Amino acid sequence: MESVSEILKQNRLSITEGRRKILSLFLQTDGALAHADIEQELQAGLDRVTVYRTLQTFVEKGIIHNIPTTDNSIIYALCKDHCEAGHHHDNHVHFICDTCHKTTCLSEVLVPDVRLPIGFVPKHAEMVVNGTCGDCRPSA
Amino acid sequence: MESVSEILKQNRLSITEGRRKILSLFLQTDGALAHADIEQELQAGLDRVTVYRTLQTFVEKGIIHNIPTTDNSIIYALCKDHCEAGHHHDNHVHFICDTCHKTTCLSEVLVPDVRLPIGFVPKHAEMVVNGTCGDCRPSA
DNA sequence: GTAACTGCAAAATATTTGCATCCTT
DNA sequence: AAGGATGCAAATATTTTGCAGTTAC
Repeated sequence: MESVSEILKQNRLSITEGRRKILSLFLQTDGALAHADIEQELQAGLDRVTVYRTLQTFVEKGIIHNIPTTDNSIIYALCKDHCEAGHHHDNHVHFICDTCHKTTCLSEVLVPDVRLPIGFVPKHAEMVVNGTCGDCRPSA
Repeated sequence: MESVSEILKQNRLSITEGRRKILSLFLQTDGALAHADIEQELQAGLDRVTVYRTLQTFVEKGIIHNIPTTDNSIIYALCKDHCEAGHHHDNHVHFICDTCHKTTCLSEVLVPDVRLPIGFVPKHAEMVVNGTCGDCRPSA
């Protein structure tokens, strides 16, 4: 696993406290984070605006990507694979637990190809499954 | 195709001007609509709040459903199939054109099943594909 | 007539922008 | 030292809530 500083360096971003804190949080978290989660965790004090800008920067660099949701929320997850700026290779399925509301990147489960009607040219596909995760279903 | 009034009646909703206008718009539109689209189209004048409340009601009744997006927008589409309140049977893929930004319900393309890791119990899956639609690619 | 729907006003949230200051390289 | 990043203030935008007046049945 790469260190926070290395990841920032690789993306030609200056190493600042805010970026280190936020990126560490993503590395520690095995799932997705919403803006609100990040603010809450880092209550130590990072300006709300800085969080917005940092997340935006990370998305642009391809360090994190956002996961589609049905409500109006935006959630972000670390790109496990090597994403280049603007070219995410994170074609895996995401799972959102209806009980604990945690989002998990199912890195091993790739988004299947689908056959589209004539005329539609696909470029990228996202798939989100919700249901119950292992932690919320001890009887499994 | 069912009439606006019939759909409302079937869902035990009183038939009001606002609901008729908004539902008509969905029936006319072969794609998805965002709150902003609706307000714009109905500039005739429906209060912004009424639009919010009407969309919420329609979603609860299963008349429309919302489509997951990667940005923070919420877009709604008519449930073509017979959705009962809370039980949507709309397991089809949605396509968002990167050029014209229109969203199309690919009613014929069902969301494929995926095999999840042990412990995860799926309940519902959504799939969104983006790329270029037929209208934006005359050469196709 | 009654219950439900709507519009208006306003509150609560969420997001963006400008600018001066501070930090990284 | 120079460019970029941050914090603060404030402007925008979005969504929710309360309530009184109106409409559908």
